[in-house]
Amino acid sequence: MEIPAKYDPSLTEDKWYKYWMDKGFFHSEPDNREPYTIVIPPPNVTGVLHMGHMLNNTIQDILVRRARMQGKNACWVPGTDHASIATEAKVVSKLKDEGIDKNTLTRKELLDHAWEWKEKHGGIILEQLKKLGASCDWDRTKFTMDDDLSESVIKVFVDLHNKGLIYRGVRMVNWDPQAKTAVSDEEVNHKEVQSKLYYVRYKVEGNDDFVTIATTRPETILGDTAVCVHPEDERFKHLHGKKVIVPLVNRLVPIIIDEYVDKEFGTGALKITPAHDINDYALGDKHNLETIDIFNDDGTMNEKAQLYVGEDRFKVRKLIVKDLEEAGQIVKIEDYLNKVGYSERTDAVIEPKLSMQWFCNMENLAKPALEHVLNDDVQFHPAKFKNTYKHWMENVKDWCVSRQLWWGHRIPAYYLPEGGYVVAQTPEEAVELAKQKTGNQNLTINDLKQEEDVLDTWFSSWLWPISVFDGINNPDNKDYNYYYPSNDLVTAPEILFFWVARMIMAGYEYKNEKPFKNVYLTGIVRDQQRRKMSKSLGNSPDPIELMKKYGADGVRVGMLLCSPAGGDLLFDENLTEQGRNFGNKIWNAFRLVKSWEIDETLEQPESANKSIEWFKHRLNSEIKNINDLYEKFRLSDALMAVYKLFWDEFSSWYLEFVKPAYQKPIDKKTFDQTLEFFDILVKLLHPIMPFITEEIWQLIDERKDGESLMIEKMPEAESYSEDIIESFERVKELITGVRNIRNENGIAQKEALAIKVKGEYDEEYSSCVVKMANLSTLEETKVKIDGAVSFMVKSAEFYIELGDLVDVEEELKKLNKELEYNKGFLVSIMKKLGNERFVKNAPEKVIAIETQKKEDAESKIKILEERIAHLK
RNA sequence: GGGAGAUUAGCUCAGCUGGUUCAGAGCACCUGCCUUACAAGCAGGGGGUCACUGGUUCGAAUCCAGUAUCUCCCA
Repeated sequence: MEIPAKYDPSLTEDKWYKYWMDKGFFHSEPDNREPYTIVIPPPNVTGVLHMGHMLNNTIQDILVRRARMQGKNACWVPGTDHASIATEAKVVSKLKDEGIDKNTLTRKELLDHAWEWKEKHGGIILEQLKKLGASCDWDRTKFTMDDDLSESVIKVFVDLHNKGLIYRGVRMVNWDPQAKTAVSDEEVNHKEVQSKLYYVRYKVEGNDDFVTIATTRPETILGDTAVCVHPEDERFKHLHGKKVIVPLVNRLVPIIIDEYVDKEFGTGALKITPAHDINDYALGDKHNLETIDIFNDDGTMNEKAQLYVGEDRFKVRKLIVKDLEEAGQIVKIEDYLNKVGYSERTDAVIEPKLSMQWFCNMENLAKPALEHVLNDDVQFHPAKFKNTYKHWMENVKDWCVSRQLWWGHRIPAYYLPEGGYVVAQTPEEAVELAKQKTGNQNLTINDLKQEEDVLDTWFSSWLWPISVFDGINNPDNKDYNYYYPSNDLVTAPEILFFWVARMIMAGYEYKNEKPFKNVYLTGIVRDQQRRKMSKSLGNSPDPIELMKKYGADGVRVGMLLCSPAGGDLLFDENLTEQGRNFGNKIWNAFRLVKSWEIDETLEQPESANKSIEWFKHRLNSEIKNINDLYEKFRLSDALMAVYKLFWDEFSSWYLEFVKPAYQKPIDKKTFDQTLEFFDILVKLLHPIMPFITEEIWQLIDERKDGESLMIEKMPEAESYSEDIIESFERVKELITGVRNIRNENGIAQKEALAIKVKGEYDEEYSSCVVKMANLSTLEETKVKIDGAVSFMVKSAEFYIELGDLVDVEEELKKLNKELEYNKGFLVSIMKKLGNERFVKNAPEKVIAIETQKKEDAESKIKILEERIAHLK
């Protein structure tokens, strides 16, 4: 069979993915085995696959595939979330392109468009994940607005309301006047802009004094309801208890005193506009100030402003400055650099706006969620995030769960004709409740008006680990009992609070059980300039293209290579290249083995026998190491361990040791054993590189239909001897020593060398050395050899007679260098051992080690000195 | 403003509860090789005052304090 020299992923990846799907290997049903569950962090229906998803899902797939091979019943539940804000923005903007204004649509019409959009685009990411090799149980794919999941969300809202944890309250939101919607904090981009700081004077009531304030937003003066000064500020002490007159509108407002004011900033006097600034709102609340909202939803002035009604806020800024100047109220105008929030969606300047919102009380929900993280029932990897989590949970703020949008779960609150509201699972129940509450038995559903707003998307995602198994609606079902709690959650640290913390809260509230055991926090994928990869920056490679170019396996390795848990991940295409190269290495190693011809009559050479023995031990020690690394979630290190095991130990050493001479056959024993090693190695590699390993595994032996590497058993570590591994390291050192001499003296590998050894030398692996270093002889000698180059391994001296080729000067230089090093080493040890306090205080073991080191160094020095003297 | 974390080779990072001359890995780099598995490769090699300053200790990359710089989170 002719195998190409370069591995071509395009020939294998789709083939094996289809095979796995057809055989139903990804699907899980509850049984007697130990379950292993992961729920996917549901990607946005608006999105396309980006590098963050690639990283995140590569890691999940590695964990799931490994668990499956360990014999667990592995279930990875995929799905998407409806992403209220992003999706509605997408749909509205698409409609706008088609000339349709959202405001002319009914709620139902908009939702129809949104569903249509979701059906068309919502599954893109999941489809793309298949290219990556994701072994999700696609039969279990969920969407946060599926009927059962929606029902769960509403049920939970009603339940929390009945427990008194849901309430209405005023809150300042980030208002986007262009989209006429509130956006979340995360969707506000703060940009530094060059603006102006206006110094405006307010007349003090009852005398001719003035107070000068500084503001970047003079148009909000119309909504001012106080001026605030610091209690310790000497400049204003005489004004305590006085009132000032707001310019142009001539409103009389108090001077309030609060330590919030920064004495150094501006003039030290701060105008207070509670309706239009979050800090002012807090002060207004504290000092019982009037709140005057002067803006319409589209950012124009309303009647409360009294002036400039109907004009846009930015136009008003210019107008009011002019009018203030004319009125002689402007003291000065300075250039000023400040940060202004812009809407990520429309790039409009965000207007802080007060509105009535729905809140969820967090205090009691947060308690168990904190406790079970602190006591490691839920473990974070890396653990450093515990600190941040603790700090956040101890200062948790109530959760604003409403959004001024239509796309999402509509809040099940129904307003009554005479004011007040009821909260109920269905309109029918709402009517019943309304009748009870009002005593009016004639009420019908038409008399009730359901809340227009929908719930925050997180209010459905916090139930995700429960709701994908229908645990809210049907808490005693088989799946929920079996799969919950899940094992590992893989997500980004940015949403530790928004999502992870809340899932933990929901878990303890509704099941009195954690939602997952481990939380693996990935890094953020950044480009070489440390910028976060994003579509808007255009600095993210297209993952699909990457996979085409380097293969899914190559990309998976590339992602993992640079991803220590929790650290940033500086992505570079050459990492995926490295991944592809690794695939090629595996491929060629296999090609080599497959090319061997077997001669059953051939005796197994001693060198092969010894190499096999060594590699068995080496392999088992590495399996143990890899297991440890996985257990500690050190995935990057686990990859590197298996990478080096395959490339260095197996390919560069083992295969070279057992490789038959050119066009010579190999003995059966060695061949079989080598294939067995290969079998173990591809199993170890499979979770990381599923495609190439399946391809090779299917070629190692005849496989029956329905067999697959992905459902094979992961090899377990057998016992091994550190001593054997260690003495083989000496063998490698010896071989490297010979190679160095070849390099230094330009002697080709083909030319066999005669070597003599003086001193302590173990002959156990001589056959390996002879083969690998291409030696004609390897003999002992009692005396030093003239006219030879030499090197040392531990305290043994090796001589290679090169006759005229030996450069005595060079040889002396080399020996002197080594001598110098050993002398320095000895000095440092003598210093330690000569220190009375060291000898007195250090543990015996440490002293024994040092003494041994001293003896070794001394004997080495002696040998070197003799050799130098001999050469001279 | 409050909090968390980081600073080790050109780059990205390991280095757990102080103890081998403890300074390590991968990539990049340099040298020599198209040696019939692999140039997407092979064999070698160079490279760091462990941010800085003190302290604790027989002994510090590791523990403590301060300084500087950076990152993130909350407001």
